[in-house]
Amino acid sequence: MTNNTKFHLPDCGLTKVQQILGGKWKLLLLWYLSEGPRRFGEIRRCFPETTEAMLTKQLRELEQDKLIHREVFKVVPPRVEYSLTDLGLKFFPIIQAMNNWGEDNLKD
Amino acid sequence: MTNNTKFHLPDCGLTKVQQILGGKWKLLLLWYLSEGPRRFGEIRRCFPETTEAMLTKQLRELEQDKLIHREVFKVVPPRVEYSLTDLGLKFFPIIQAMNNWGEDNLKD
DNA sequence: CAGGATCCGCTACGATACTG
DNA sequence: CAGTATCGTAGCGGATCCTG
Repeated sequence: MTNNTKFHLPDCGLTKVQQILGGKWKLLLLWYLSEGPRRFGEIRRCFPETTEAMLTKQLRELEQDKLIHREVFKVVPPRVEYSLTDLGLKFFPIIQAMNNWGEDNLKD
Repeated sequence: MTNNTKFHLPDCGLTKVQQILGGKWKLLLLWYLSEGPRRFGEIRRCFPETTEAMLTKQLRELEQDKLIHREVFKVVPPRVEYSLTDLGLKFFPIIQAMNNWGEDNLKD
């Protein structure tokens, strides 16, 4: 038999990860934020290939899933900083591994 | 400055990984095949949540990207076995890490 | 048994304009 | 500066039927 069905269980760890990190910019955002807290404007300038609306949406979802922290400073002009949470930090090695694997093996 | 723009480069390792493994069932398929070669029918029975057409498509894409090997036996009835390539095997630890991270941290 | 061929809905993604 | 609001679109995922 060896009918180990853990692989496709709707609530298996891998499936949850896909749901949470499936967004087109999420892995890249986490990677970027691993360097330290960044303001929204900085993020925006670093990702010119997409729009503010898209970035806002994905950042908010990452915040909801507790991977990043959003801190609002009550000043004018407004200032908002995004940073990794402990949970986000714990995922960082995986991102690095994925990138390294890609760099090493997907040269074509 | 620290304007390290490696993060969003269209051809950075992480982006390539997303393109190749973005499909809904690809990570789960790689994980399943890490146990050893499997026939199409076995795969199908283990993934009842999706359709044959979908599985075929994703398996063929994984084959094109050299992550899995597809072996056809010239017999009747037809017999096709899928297995991980060396490249696919090299990615397996990352899948395990992702699943472990999900199991440990996404309990809610 | 292991697929190929169609058709089709949904939603992720994106462009643009406006605001506190 | 850091967003919202609205609308349009492509393509992924899925259902269904057909074949060597």
